[in-house]
Amino acid sequence: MTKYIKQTRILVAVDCIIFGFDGFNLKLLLIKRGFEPEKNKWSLMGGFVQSDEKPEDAASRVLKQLTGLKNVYMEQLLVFGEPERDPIERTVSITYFALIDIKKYEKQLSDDYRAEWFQLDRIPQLIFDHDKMVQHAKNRLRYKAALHPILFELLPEKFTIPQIMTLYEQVYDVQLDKRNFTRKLRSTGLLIKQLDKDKENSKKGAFYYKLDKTTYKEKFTKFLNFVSNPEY
Amino acid sequence: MTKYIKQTRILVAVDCIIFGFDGFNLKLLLIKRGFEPEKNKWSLMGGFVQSDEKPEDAASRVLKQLTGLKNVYMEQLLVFGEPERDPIERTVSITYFALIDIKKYEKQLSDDYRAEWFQLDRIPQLIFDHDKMVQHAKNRLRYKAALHPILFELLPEKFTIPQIMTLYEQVYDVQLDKRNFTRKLRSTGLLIKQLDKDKENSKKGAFYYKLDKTTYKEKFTKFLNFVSNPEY
DNA sequence: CAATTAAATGTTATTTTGACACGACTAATC
DNA sequence: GATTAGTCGTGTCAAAATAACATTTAATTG
Repeated sequence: MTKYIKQTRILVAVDCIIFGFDGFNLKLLLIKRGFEPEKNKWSLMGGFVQSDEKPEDAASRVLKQLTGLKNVYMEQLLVFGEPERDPIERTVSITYFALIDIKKYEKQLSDDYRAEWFQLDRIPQLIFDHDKMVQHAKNRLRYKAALHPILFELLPEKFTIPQIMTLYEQVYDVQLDKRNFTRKLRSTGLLIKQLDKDKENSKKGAFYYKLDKTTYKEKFTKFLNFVSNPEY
Repeated sequence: MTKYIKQTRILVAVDCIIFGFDGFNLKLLLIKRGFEPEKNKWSLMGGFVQSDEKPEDAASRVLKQLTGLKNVYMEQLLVFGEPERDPIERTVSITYFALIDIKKYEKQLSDDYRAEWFQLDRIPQLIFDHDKMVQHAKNRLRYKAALHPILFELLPEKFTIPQIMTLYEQVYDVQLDKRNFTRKLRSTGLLIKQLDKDKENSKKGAFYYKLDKTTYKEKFTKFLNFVSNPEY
């Protein structure tokens, strides 16, 4: 068979929007780009899709390079493909968001990429169209988290209710009512109360909870629903 | 500046999942592929991204080629990029869904591509990974339409409430209650009742409505909301 | 042991949802 | 011109979900 002649072949990259939560703030992991163009500017972590590699695998590889972490929750977002977005050569970039437990990252830390966590409201200017990518990722995180319990991916194995609530407040940039939030959260049946408390952030201490992984899988698509009981 | 040497350049295509609604059924527009491989098999309409073209523009161009329509509601979906998905040469395909008023299409009909509308539950086997693309598009349509009034894009300028309801029933594959649906729909403030009726489908006739385009734009992000009043 | 600080909890009013049935309108037919 | 047939359009009520609201409890600190 013949090839598709006369068509343009294009560089295909992936860029990762990596979210983390330190218990107080939702953060984004950025690197200082190590090569021209735009060397030493802040950037998303990215890389090119290799000849025998699925884009998903490229994204996982790139994420592992930076964070040392595997089996991270990732989701494909938009492709950015304006002809002039990379001044060197045309490149389309597939974006992914990744949700990681920031503490796990710290354990695996490698400083090869001069990475830093930034609060979402203090993100520096980024190269190319990476600002737009981040903006879109924040948006998609809101959509997804309104329907599915993905924010637990940002939390450590044991977490407290005040922590989750802060996380939701950060993601949606709202103030929530403790009592109503707790009630709703409990009604999901996703939480298992532990006997010990987190004493780091208050004198009284807040009880730890774990995620009930069985119900997590069951309820993933039914966390909160809309058009009553749609089958997604 | 130097190029990114040693990296693989890949063909980048777009494929369009084109939805239409004829007043009774939600349908998908497919073509008979006109070249090898898989010549004469059913396929999504697609094309390659040109060297100076945004992917969005490629999708619009491809859509116009097939349907003759411009300014159609389109949205980028997933990229499919498995190395072996196209047996001829590696190609990553960016998928888009398009929502069109089927009647407008019929006016613009060109038969160059041997296109046909298929009911969603009667879709033939498609080439490559196009089945997966369609599956994903159906899913995304549900998500999106649960939060935003995009299904109006599928309707003609004047439409009836029974029509919209049928559309929602098709998209979510449920039976809806006429009274509750009407109440909810009216509460959106999106509809403007006309004085004339559609007499085609019943003796009594159903009043036509038009979309209130001002409130449509205002309410687009607040059609139905979830985490109470999030700013998307 | 008093003061401080954040955690945990319950009630009520309001809004939204879901379930449910019948009369009205018009074209077609006799 | 009366009858029939078929879809359109509408209202009520009970149940569930949501939003608003304040006090008590647990533990540390001085």
